[in-house]
Amino acid sequence: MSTLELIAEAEAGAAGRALARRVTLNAFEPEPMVPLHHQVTTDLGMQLRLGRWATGAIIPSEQELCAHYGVSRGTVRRALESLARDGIIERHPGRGSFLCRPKSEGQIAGSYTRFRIEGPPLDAGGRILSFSRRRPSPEIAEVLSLRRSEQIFRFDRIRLVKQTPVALQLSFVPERICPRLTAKQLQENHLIDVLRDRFRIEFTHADEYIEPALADDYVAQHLTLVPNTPIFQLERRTYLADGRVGEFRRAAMRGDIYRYKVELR
Amino acid sequence: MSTLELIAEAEAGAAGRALARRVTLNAFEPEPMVPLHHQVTTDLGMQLRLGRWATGAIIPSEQELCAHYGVSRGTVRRALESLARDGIIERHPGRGSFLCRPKSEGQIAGSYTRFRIEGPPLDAGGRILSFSRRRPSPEIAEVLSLRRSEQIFRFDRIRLVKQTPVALQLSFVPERICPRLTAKQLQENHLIDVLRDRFRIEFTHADEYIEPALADDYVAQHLTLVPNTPIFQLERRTYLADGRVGEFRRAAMRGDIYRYKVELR
DNA sequence: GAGTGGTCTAGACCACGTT
DNA sequence: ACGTGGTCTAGACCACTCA
Repeated sequence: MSTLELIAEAEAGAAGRALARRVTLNAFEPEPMVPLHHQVTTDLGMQLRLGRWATGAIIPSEQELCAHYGVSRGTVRRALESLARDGIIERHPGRGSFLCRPKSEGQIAGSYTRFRIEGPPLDAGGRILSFSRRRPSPEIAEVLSLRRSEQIFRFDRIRLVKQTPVALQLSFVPERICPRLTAKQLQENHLIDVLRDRFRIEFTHADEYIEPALADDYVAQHLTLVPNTPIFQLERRTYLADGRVGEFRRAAMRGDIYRYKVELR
Repeated sequence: MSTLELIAEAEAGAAGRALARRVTLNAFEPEPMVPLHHQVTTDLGMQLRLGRWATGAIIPSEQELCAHYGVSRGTVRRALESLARDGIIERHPGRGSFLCRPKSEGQIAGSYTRFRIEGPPLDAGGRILSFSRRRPSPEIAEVLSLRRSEQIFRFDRIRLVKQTPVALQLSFVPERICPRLTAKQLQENHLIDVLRDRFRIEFTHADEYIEPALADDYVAQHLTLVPNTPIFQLERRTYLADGRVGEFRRAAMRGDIYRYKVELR
């Protein structure tokens, strides 16, 4: 009696033939002390994952779920939104909600992927190896959208974790956005903080490329590695509100301490 | 008149002294045809990002925002939830909502991080170097949540892009989920497709770790590289609906052809 | 035209933290 | 005691899809 029987049909696809399929959701008993929308999310999520529904199958409508769970539409919608964010279902106005097709190799179709670096957080600032104001090379001028007559700051920093060197960064920053930048400021703060607090400049987003590489003698020496140790080589462009690049950075990061984790959902 | 003046104070921190700060939200004119909650999200988000509020400052309460934007609490809450998901604000029951300190490096103040691998897509299947049914090592048994008496399939595959070898994969799969798996099936299809189409088994999500490494002789030979070339070393666990690991995979991927791109938003 | 999901409102009760 | 955010409800209108 607390179970819901309904007809679920395979999504009307290219062929347009609907394979009717009778589906049963198991009974639901709410627990006290835990939010209803959360209970609905986990209960429905588990039933969808464990059930034998065809991928692409249509799931019960919001109204039917309200009746089955005995909750209001707002609560059901919160649960469905959560499942949609997690890539369990897709929702289509006017049609219904559908079980997602499972992800295919490597590229997870339209679903949620998280990416994070695992390892100790970098200390602010770092040891400055070099700091200069100069004219940009043609390559750097292009990346920073500068005329070659405009000056840039170029600096080398060793980033530390509790005195241990873990990364070596070479940065290029237009002088325009931080006219009196000094090495001392960079010794003690993240560039992002210096620009915000001293120069009222804020970065909006960044793109970073990651490749494997070998530590050459210069990098190995400063990161206290033996030469030819595998490292991450990073290239980052950090953007300002106007769309121009505010910092171009090349970095070498120890691969024995840091690793990237990708969550494919 | 359509502006809201209020007192925002620095979050009562360790010291406990609250630095009063008068803050003004600019006027707001709703546009037709675009959802209100979205307008509130972007308007408030921009003002918080561009405003001169101290990080950790308390932002107007839900009620005040309702009055300022002339919308209901549900609409304001949708906007605030979105900003919280994006890491712009933090919410604390009984206290209020607070501007987040900007992400220290690595994560730009904002939210959305997308990642993708750049390079040609892998062909389905690949050249099978070895395929065997055997008892798992203790390490593999643990990863796959198996008793050591349960059998697994272990296979080595070279993944190709138009006949060019680009990755070498070593996979471990419980026999339980695909009792009669054959090397031939893997030669022509993605594992994920074989499991779905032949065995009605579906993966739900995966975690992958990425590290830099050197190609040893075995890897270099099969990827047609000189030994000690830098490569990506990948370790992936792909999960089934019951939460157990359905495939454990170690792989070496050419670093000269592929690179990862991370978008920090 | 009936049903779907998307949006929005107004009101209510609660646990919590601060005063 | 008061204000905060967290939860939940009931009802409404809309654009859209499909039969």
